[in-house]
Amino acid sequence: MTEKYIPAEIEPKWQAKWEADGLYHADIDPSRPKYYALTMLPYPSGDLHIGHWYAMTPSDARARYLRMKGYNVMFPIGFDAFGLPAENAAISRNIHPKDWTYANIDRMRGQLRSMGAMWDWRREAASCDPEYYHWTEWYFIQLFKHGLAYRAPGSVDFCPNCNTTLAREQVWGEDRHCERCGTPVIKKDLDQWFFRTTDYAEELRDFTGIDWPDRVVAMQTNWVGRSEGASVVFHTEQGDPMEIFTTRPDTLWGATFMVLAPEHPLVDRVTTAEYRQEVETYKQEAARQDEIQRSATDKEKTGVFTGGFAINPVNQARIPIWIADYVMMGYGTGAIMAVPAHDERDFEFARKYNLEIIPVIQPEGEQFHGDTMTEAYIGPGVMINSAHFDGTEVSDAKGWANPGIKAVNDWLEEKGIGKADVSYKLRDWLISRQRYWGSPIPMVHCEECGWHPVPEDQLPVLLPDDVEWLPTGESPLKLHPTWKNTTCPECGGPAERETDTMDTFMCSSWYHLRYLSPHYDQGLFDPEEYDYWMPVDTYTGGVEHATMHLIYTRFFHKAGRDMGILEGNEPMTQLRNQGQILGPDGQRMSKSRGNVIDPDKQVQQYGADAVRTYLMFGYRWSDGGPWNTENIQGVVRWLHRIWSIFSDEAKKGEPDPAVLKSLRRKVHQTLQQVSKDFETFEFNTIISGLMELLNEMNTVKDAGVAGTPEWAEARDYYLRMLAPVAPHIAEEMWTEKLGKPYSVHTQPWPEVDEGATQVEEITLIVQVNGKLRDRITVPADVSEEVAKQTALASEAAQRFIGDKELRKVVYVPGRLVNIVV
RNA sequence: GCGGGUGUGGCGGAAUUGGUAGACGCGCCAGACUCAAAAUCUGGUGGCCGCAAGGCCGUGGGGGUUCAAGUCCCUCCACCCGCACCA
Repeated sequence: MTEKYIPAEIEPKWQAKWEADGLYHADIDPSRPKYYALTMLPYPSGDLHIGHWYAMTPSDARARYLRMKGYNVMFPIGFDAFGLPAENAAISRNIHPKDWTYANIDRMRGQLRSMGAMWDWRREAASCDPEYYHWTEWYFIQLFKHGLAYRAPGSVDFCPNCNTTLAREQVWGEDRHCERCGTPVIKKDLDQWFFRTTDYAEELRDFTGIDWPDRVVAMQTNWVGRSEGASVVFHTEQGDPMEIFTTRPDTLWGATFMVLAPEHPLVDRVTTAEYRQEVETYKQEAARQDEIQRSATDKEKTGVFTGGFAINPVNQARIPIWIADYVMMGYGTGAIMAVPAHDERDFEFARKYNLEIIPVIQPEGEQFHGDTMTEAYIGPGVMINSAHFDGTEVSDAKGWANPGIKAVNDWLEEKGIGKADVSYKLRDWLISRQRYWGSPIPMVHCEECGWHPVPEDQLPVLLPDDVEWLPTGESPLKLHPTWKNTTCPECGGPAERETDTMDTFMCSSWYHLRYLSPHYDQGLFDPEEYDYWMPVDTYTGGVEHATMHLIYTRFFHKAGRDMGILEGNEPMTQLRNQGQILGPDGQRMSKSRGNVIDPDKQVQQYGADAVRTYLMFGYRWSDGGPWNTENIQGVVRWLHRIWSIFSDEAKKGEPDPAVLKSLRRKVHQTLQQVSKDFETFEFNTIISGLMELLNEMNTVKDAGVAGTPEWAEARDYYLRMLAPVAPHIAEEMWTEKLGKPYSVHTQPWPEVDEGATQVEEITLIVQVNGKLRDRITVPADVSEEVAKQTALASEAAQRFIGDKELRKVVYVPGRLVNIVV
C-alpha cells in the first residue's frame, strides 16, 4: 500500500524549500538567453481572486517551461498599490490608507505564495513605497522638462455639496449624482496636469515589430482614431479666424452653416445681443451634461443660433453660426462646417431648424435639389455647384486616397485657405487627481516665478502620514496645515506644492522597469539590468486594459526613448490576453450575487496543483468561462492517478518489444505536442496530452515494463513535462518516488527523438466519393501505387464502387485514398 | 452605425490548418469490489433506423467552390466585447 496523495502535506513543504533555496532567483547571466515573462500586477484589494490564479498560474507554467528550455527567465511580481479604494477604506473604517494597503499586501503575499509560482520575490515592488514613487516623480519631472507635461484647464466631476472632485466611479446613476450625498454632479474646470500623449498618436497606431492580439491592436487603433481630411480657416464677419477640421473638403461649397461646441471660446464673441439670453441658457444646460449623455446618438439634435455669421472662404458665402451640443470641444477644433446635403447629422439639424441645403456631390442619373432631398447623400459622384471643381470625380474612398478630396486639398493649400490635415480621437492624458493616496506631483508654484519642478536631489516628495479625514471630502493634502508650504526652487521665496497626486496609471506604466532593480537609488532602474532583461518578452493580462494601461505604458516607453532614458520602440514584445472566470452561474463573480469562488478554499480542498491544472484544463485560456464545481474532479482524479503510478512499482517481466516501442512513441509524441502548446498558450491540450500519456502508461504498466529503459524514460519525462503545470506533485514524485536529484525544476526540458515518433504502419482512410467506407493498414512508406491498389481491393470499397465507372483516385500520403466513381 | 470576436454531443472543450468530427475530461449507463454506500477500477456513451452486419444524418441557417469543408467563398441569424453625433 502506498501513502495517499495529500496536497496539503507536500505543497507548503516544497514552497518553503524552493523559497529557502532561492530556486527561482533570476540573475543576469550573459551565457544564457534571457526571457522576461510578466503578468499584470495585482491591486492589493485585500483578497486574492480566482481571476488572479487564472491569469497567473498558466503564465507561471509557461515561464517554468521556458526556464527548462534553457532560458534565463525572470518572472517578477509586485503591487499596484496606490488608488481610491484605500481612501474609501480610510473614510469608512477610519484606517490609514497606508496601513490598509500594507496589511493587504501582506495578506496577498501569503495567498500568492500558495500558488507555487516561480516568482523571484527579491524583485517585488509596490508602487506606494517611497523608493518606488521617488522615480515616478522623477519621471514626471523629465516629462515636464521635455515639454511633454503641461498644465491646462481640464474638467472634472464635482459635487457642489461635498465641495470635492469625484472620480468616475464615484458618480452614480443616470442622473449622475454623488456617491456620498446624492447631489447631482456638475462639471468644473480646474487647472490640471496633462501628458502629451497626442504627440505619439501616429506612433501608437504602429504595431510593427510587436506581436499583440488583433483585438488589442484594433481597439488601440480605434482609440487613437485617425481621420484624414483638411483643416480650413473660416472667418467670422468680425474677422476672427475660426479653424475647422473636415474629412470632406470636397463638400466645402455645400457648407451652409457652421456649428460651434457650446464651450467654444469664440461663442461669446460671435453671439449678438439679441440672441445672448438663449445662447447662455443653452450653454448652461450643456455644461450640466457630460459627454456620454451628450453623445447619445439617438438623442434629437438641439442647438441655437448665435446671431453671428461666418464667411465661407471658398465662395465668400455668408453663413449663420449656431451652437449645438452634437459638436464636441474635445475633438478637432470644436467647430465644424455643416454640409447638410452630405452629412446625416447636419441634414437632420438643417431640416429641424429650416437651414439651407445645397447639394454639391451628385451620382450619375440623379438630380438632387436641396428642398426635396430626403436624406444626406454620402456616396460617390461628381462635384456640382463647386465653381471650377464642377465635374471632378469623388470616389467612395476615405481620406486622401479620394481624388476629389486630393484635388481640393491641393487647391486649398495653394490659395492659403487650408491644408491637408489629420485628426485623432486620442486626447492628452489628464494625470491630476484631487486625491491623497497617489504619487505626489513634484511641482512647486511660486507667485513670482510660476511652476517649477522640485529639485531632483530633494526627491522624493513624501506623502505626509499625519493626515486627517475630514468630512469635507477635500483631499487631505490640501487640508494639511504645513505640507504644501515650501520655498521656490527658483527665487527661494515662499511657494506652494502641488496638492494633486498622479493618476495611478502613471505608476503602473513603468513597474516592469522597477522590477529590474526595485531598490536601486540612482534612477528608475539599474542600467545593467535594463540592458540584459528588457524588453518584456511576454506580457499577459486582461484585455480590459487595452485602451488604458496598455496605451499609457507604450506612451511612457516612447517618451522615455525620446528623452534618452529608454531604448527601443516598445516595452513589451508579445502580449497575450486571458479570458475571465465567471461564477458557476455564468455571471460575473460578485459578492452581492454570492457566486464568488474563493481560491483559498479551493486550495484547501483540492490543493494548488489541482486548482492550477483545472484552470489550465477546463477552458481555452483566451476565453475563460464559468467555474464548474464538478469538472475539477477530472484533474483531481488525474493527480491521484499520477501519485499511484509513481508509487506502485510496475510488474517485471519480458514485455513485447512492440509495446515498448509504442510506449516510447507516445512519450515523444506527447513531448512534441506539449512543447508546441506551451509556445502557443494552449494550456488545455497540454493537460489532455499528459492525461493521454498517463492512460497509455497505465495500460502498459502490467505488461512487464519495469526495469526497461523505455519505462524509465517515460517516468522521467512525464515528471519533467508535469513540472511546469503541477510543480509540487512533480517535485515530490521526482525526488521521493524516483529518487532523482532535487530539483525537477532545474532539469532541462527533454529533446524530442523524431525517430521515436515515427510509425511503421499507418491506417489509411478509404473513401468512395468522399465518404468514409473502410480503413486499411499499410506500411508507413507505402508507395502511392500500392496504397491505391490496396484501397481499391478493399471489400467495403468494392461494394460501393459496384459496376460504376472509376473517374479518379485521390491519394493523400499518410491520410487517405479517395475513389471517385 | 463602426470595429473585433464567438457559434461543434447533455456540459467544458479537441480536430495535424482543406483530409477519420467529437481527442481529453465532466456527467450519464452497465459491470467489478462492498452487507450497503462512497471512493476506486473495467467497459460503453452524437442523433436516427436496424436483432445484427450495416446504413443514413450531423459542427447556428441557406447557398457555393472542391475528389474532399467544422475549416475556404457568398449570404442570413443569434450572442458577446470595444468604440460611438469623431465632423
